Amino acid sequence: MIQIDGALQRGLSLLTAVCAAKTGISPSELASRTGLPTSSVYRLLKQLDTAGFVRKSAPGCYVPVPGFLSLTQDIDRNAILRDLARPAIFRLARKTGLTAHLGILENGMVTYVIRVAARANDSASFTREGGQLEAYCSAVGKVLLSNLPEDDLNEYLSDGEFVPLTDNTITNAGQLQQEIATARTQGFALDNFEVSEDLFCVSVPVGPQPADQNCAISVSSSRSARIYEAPESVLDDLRATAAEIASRIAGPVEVQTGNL
Amino acid sequence: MIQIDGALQRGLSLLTAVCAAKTGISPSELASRTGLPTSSVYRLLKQLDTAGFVRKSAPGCYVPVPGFLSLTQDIDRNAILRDLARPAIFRLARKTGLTAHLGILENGMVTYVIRVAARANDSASFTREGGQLEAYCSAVGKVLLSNLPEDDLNEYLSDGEFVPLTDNTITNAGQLQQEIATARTQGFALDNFEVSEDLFCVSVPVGPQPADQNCAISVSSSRSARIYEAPESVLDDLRATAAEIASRIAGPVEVQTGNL
DNA sequence: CATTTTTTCTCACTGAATGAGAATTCATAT
DNA sequence: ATATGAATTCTCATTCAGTGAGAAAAAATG
Repeated sequence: MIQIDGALQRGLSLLTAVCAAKTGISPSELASRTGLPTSSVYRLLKQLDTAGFVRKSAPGCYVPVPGFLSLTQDIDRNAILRDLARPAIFRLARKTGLTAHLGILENGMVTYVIRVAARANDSASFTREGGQLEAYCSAVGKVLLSNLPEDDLNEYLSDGEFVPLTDNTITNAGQLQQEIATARTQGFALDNFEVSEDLFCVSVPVGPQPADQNCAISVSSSRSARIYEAPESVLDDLRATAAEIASRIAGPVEVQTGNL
Repeated sequence: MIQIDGALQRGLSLLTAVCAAKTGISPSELASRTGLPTSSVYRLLKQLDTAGFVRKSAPGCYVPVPGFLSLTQDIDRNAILRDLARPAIFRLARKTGLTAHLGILENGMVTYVIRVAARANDSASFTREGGQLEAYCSAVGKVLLSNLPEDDLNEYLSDGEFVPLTDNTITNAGQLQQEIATARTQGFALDNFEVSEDLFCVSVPVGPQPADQNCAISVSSSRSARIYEAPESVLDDLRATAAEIASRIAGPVEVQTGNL
């Protein structure tokens, strides 16, 4: 029999709601958001208090405890992301026969958290795990940029210096903006030999909406593989993998806890 | 009747343990750390999984979910700290008749998260809420520095430029190091008119050990109040207040969950 | 002081939680 | 493949933790 509800679920639901309410929240508000009876909200809040997760900062105002926030602070998020997503990336690489990546944005650069080559002896390795690449010329980078809030993107576009690495590299901010807009619309981006004369790459975002973590995955290969002739052919595999990863890294959702 | 244990407490205890184990943790390890039966650990882990808090990254290796970590990321920790600690700081100011502060370290500078003046029309205000002061010459700063890991402190001492603000300002790195060591030993620090000719300040750390959050509180006043003649007189009040705040901001602790 | 909101308490009821151990699946090496 | 040990799920009878409506108290608020 499947457990649909219970003390733990309810408590976690409250914890989620308290964290989601950036500014502190009242029990009555919590009750209406979670669908729990007021009486239960108070009881559970008291438990979350003694456990050190939620505390009352003022009458009718509950906040997450600093010590709890610190607990989640010193965790290597990239390592977790890597461990959770690697199996899916591995399968993607094997299925497509290409090199698969998962990347995130770290101060304007793409960091490749995962890199799995289909063949072990992959000569042309422009990326390595933990390595970085400029965002403006990589497929993953364009997707990540396209997921950025408007302000952050504009800042990137205006502050950046776009050095050409190949003849194809987009070095014009306006053109880059267009490219990123396109990526957002169509849901994928290409690196059309913009990093190297011999590197073609297709990338899609993880999570249809800007996810809990802005990350993207890609497959890439050398010119000889001729992926560039039909980039769409890998999109299905990419998107399936992305969806799988998205569900693996998705956190708590604010939901109406069903009544018993 | 007081609730000593239960599904929620146990689940939170597991969540704490998983977060504390930076690198991922096995159910058996969790069982021994929390004192819960293996069977229960799995059951609770499954609930934490569906709730989006903890997930299996590999057999025998459970990690906090990125989406959960993100949830706690965009929270204004200073605002929470302010709201939780203000009442205590307020009482401190009123009891001592001095201006009371709570400060934290933010890239080498002290940020005053809370400032409460005993009298409303406090003319000499060298600090304001949200304002910053150099760490090396303020009492709060010295205490905060004394709570820093050895490496971070050394970095501060070697990288810093210690500009004199008064004749008393310590501008020599070695002397400052000594001053900070003393602060660590005796558990409090002074600003002996080092910021201004008319500002004396006594500070103690919040939390006996380096707490969940490195913060310190202080009382200060102008020269005319003559606190500088007996700084120890306010230590008891300071320490009581610090202890109160420490307990308010203390987060979850890894503990053996008592058997039923 | 009156009024409203927040918070705690009461209590009878019930099904959620429990944990030992069996059974099964899975990982890994042989 | 097959074996081996670990990880994980399942089963099940028992019982106590969880439940929520509403009363009541406490604490803000004006």
